[in-house]
Amino acid sequence: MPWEKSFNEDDALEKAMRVFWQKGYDSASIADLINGTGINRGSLYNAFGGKERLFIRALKRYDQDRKEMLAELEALDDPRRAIEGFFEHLVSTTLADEEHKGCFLFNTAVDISSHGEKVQGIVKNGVAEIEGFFRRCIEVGQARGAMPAALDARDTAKALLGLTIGIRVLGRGVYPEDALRALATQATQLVEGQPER
Amino acid sequence: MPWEKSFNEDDALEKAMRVFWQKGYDSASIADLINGTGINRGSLYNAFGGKERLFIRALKRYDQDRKEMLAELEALDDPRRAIEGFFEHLVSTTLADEEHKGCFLFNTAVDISSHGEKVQGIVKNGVAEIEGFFRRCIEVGQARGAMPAALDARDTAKALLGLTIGIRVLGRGVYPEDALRALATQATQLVEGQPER
DNA sequence: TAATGTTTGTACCGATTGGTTTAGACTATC
DNA sequence: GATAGTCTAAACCAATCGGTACAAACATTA
Repeated sequence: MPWEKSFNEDDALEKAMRVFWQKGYDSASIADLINGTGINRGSLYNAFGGKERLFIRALKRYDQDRKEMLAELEALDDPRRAIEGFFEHLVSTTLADEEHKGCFLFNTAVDISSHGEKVQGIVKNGVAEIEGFFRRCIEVGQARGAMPAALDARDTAKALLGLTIGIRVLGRGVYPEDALRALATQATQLVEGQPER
Repeated sequence: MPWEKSFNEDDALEKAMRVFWQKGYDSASIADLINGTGINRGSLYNAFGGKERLFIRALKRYDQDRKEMLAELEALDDPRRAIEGFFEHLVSTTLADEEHKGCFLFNTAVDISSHGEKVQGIVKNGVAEIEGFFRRCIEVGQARGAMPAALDARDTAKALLGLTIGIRVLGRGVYPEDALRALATQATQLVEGQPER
């Protein structure tokens, strides 16, 4: 048996993810994916089976990273720090990305009607889990007296989700840096007492 | 001189706007635009000169409607009612739209890097004007004592903009009705005193 | 060295893309 | 009725789309 291992499939998947992430499903052509991954046309079809299946795998991979990030933040066992950390990470990655790719999940959410059930399911589940992360943080924070008891955890979680989406969309290129930071600050202040001014 | 007037160009433009609005620039094919407008291929090119120019005209038209809506709300000369009216209108139109088109401006903002300067300019200006609308409402509301003086008008305006984007994106199909209403309520409560519970 | 199976490059497929052109049907003015 | 101008329908264009096929180049095991 020859060549017992293939090329670096995982690496190619991540590069393909970047292409879809930036261009979206329709605008990303096979040529883009070949250039982006560096692997050959035949290898790409042999390894991933086609454009749509590759897209789904790329989206799943992104969603997995998202899931792990939330788990790490929640493992801090400090709700205020978790939410602050979330928005710090959100803004810093948004600003550090010179390609202005935004969030793969939200980008796909905007085009969700042109996708099949599988993709729709991934997006809906991912969004719901982000909201759940916020809600649990708030509930725990309130139980420990670290957040205002007057907050409605479910509704405030939705507001934080909305602000997250806003930051990600505006981060695609319509907004200057300080404005994104201001938005993140507004989000964190929502769950903390207003600082005296 | 015969046939002194052409077909209903304005009507065709609005229908074309709907097609781009729902599908986006890339995913909308010429065939889609022909079906959507009901006019002939040749007429379309004769009247609008090509896909990209038609897109720009459609986006400008949408942006004009947006501008007029904000002007009407601001003419109420009642900042709280203006912001409430904005989010009421936002949620009701989002829910009433069976096609889940979202906001043409924000949809385009997500794909902004694939567009030329003209389109980018329209989007950036539109977003900035929405933010300006919120900021002026808050400033006037504070001056009249109708809104908490502790609010930072500029930052709160950004937060409202972010929530607006969140509602529009989630309204594309990933979110149930009551959640959108809850988001709008959160937005209006941001600029009003928290109701006792 | 021979055999095995992967990768690569390229040619090719039918379908569709955005866009142009042409011929004819139509309406209004002259 | 002749004419001028606008609409419709279709054919047509080169380019690109996603996807397949295939022969040559390759590294590894036997």
